[in-house]
Amino acid sequence: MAAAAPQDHLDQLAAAVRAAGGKLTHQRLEILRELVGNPDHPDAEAVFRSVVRRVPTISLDTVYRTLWRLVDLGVISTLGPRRDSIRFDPNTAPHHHFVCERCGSIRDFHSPRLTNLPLPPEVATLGTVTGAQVEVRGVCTTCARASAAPRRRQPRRAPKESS
Amino acid sequence: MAAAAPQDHLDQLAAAVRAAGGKLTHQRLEILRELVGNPDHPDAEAVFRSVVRRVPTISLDTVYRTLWRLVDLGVISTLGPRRDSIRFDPNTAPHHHFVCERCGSIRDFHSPRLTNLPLPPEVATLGTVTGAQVEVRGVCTTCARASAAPRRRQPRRAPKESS
DNA sequence: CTACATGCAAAGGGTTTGCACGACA
DNA sequence: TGTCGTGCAAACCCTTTGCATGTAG
Repeated sequence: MAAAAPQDHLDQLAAAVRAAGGKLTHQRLEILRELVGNPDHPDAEAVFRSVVRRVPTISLDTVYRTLWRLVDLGVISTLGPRRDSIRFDPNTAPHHHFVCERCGSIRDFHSPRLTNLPLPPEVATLGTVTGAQVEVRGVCTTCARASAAPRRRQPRRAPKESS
Repeated sequence: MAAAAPQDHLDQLAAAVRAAGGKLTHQRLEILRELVGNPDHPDAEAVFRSVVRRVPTISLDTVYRTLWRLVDLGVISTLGPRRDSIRFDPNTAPHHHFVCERCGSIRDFHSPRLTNLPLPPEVATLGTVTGAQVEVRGVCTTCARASAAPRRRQPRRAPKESS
């Protein structure tokens, strides 16, 4: 499984990078650490904002490059459930997503039953299936708790009302 | 159901626009027609490319504005399954998606069983569920048939290899 | 006739790329 | 030490917005 102990997962990612002939730089290590330690699925900028605290000299484009490198290596994958920005998922094992409609956070959850979902015959007419995953929408516990504080991401860009 | 006869669906969308006090312009009608008639889920540019043939004077930003207007009206919804560009879905009824990993096309399919999917208790700890949908990945029949012609969308921008 | 929608073009913002320096192996 | 990675900054592309004109109702 890929979602083992954080440290193991980190080691696994690091090993994959090295196995591919990549170098394990300080920056990459911190980016990997961020991916593993963040249960949400951050986008490039979110990773950057977090990592830059520990590595003040890192630049946004390094984060982009590293993230895509990891995707090419197949050790992480991408998600594109919400508008703007791609999000990265360090979990390559079959799993499903819970998407918060308020804050946009995305959490993984597992379920063998859902993973081996019986698909309707109608699907066979569309093409050959290689996999399936469930996307659950709702309101995360954090947002529910702070129900007083409304939406946080939703707006497409910025309402831009004053001038 | 929302996925009735194309003409009915078109009328339904048109009615929704008018009900919201919007005007049914030539451009909007053609955009709606395109959405209803296209089983795939086109992004703004795809809609534009198709509509501009019938309405040569239409501009891309009108397509964007109209699409978002429709989303705000709640008569269509958005998808963001693949990198770059948001895609629009004129089907607001609960349904699922088949995503082709080769060409990126997306098709709907229905299944009451999947729509009322029993979710694992683990999900309850993440938050309150408002809905769920299944995303099936695979290779569509068109791509499978033309299996000689390889990937068509995947590359993020352009491989950029020579120099 | 009036309010809303359209086109045009420029602004805006996120993402990617070229080049020279710096760091891992 | 050599190769790969990083930073910086400019380039790119998609998307959005302001304004004057055209058009549905």
